[in-house]
Amino acid sequence: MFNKKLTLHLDFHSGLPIYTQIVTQVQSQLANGILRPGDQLPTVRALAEELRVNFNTVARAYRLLDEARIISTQQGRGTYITEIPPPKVSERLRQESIEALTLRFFGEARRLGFSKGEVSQMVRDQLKLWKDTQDAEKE
Amino acid sequence: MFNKKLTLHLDFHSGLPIYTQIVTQVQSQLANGILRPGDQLPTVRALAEELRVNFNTVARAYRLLDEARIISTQQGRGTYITEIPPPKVSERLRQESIEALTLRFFGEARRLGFSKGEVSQMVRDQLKLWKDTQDAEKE
DNA sequence: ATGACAATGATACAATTAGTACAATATTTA
DNA sequence: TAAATATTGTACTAATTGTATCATTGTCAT
Repeated sequence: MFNKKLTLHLDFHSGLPIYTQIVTQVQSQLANGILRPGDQLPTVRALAEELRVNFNTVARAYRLLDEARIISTQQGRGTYITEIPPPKVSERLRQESIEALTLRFFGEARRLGFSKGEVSQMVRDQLKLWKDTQDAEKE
Repeated sequence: MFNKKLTLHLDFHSGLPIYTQIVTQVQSQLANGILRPGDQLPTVRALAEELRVNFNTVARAYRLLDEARIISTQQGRGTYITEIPPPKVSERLRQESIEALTLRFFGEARRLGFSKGEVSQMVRDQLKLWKDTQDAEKE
């Protein structure tokens, strides 16, 4: 579960970019159960040293894997194989998280003694300022 | 009222910093009435040992909660959930505090990827549920 | 040959957590 | 009560980790 060795075999003459090879091999090992959700991958520097490549190359591979939601990279912490909640569960978690967040906000506002009107006004102001970047949400 | 256990559940692979997880969980427990004004939280060292993290990580969480006026940390004494501030304190402070709270809420919501519409809906729902106890509602 | 582009490397930076020493307060003890 | 000691949070710093930006290299089409 922790700090598996992550043995990769690079072919420097294959014509395939190093970062691509890292990406596909991590994907393979995940598909084969060699790597599992929650596993911590080596740091970009550690893996880079072992593979004798620049750590930016590893970072690039990790970035791609991160964008594909296969791993989760966390600055200052490390990188981990993503836990993969089924879409149903995922949506539920999402809903729960916005609910919890809102509940916290209102709870805190009330506890600090703010009135419904004050909070309502504050929220309206902020909603006005909300720039819907790519949200396209209109109501 | 004193020295509640404060059971927190950290996820070291969630992508959220430990200190953030501590902050939000304390906020949740407060919003849900598990923690109440006046409650004493564990010392930074005690909580750190239980969670198996460095006490500075807990201290950072406590500092954030303190800045949000959710808890009051007192060197040499301990940390306590703040008593509801008398609504008389400087109107200035009051205004700043609701603004900060709201900004944090919206910032967090955006960071979690929620759309304006989703947040707006959630807020409306919560406002409906707001029972105006003896709020005085003067504006 | 040369110019364009992709891959890799070098360097500086930012975020998170940990280590160490210290200051403020509380408690114990004489 | 007063001094000593313990407890508790704070400040500063270091170490570890990923990120961003630009430079270098290498390949290939023209």
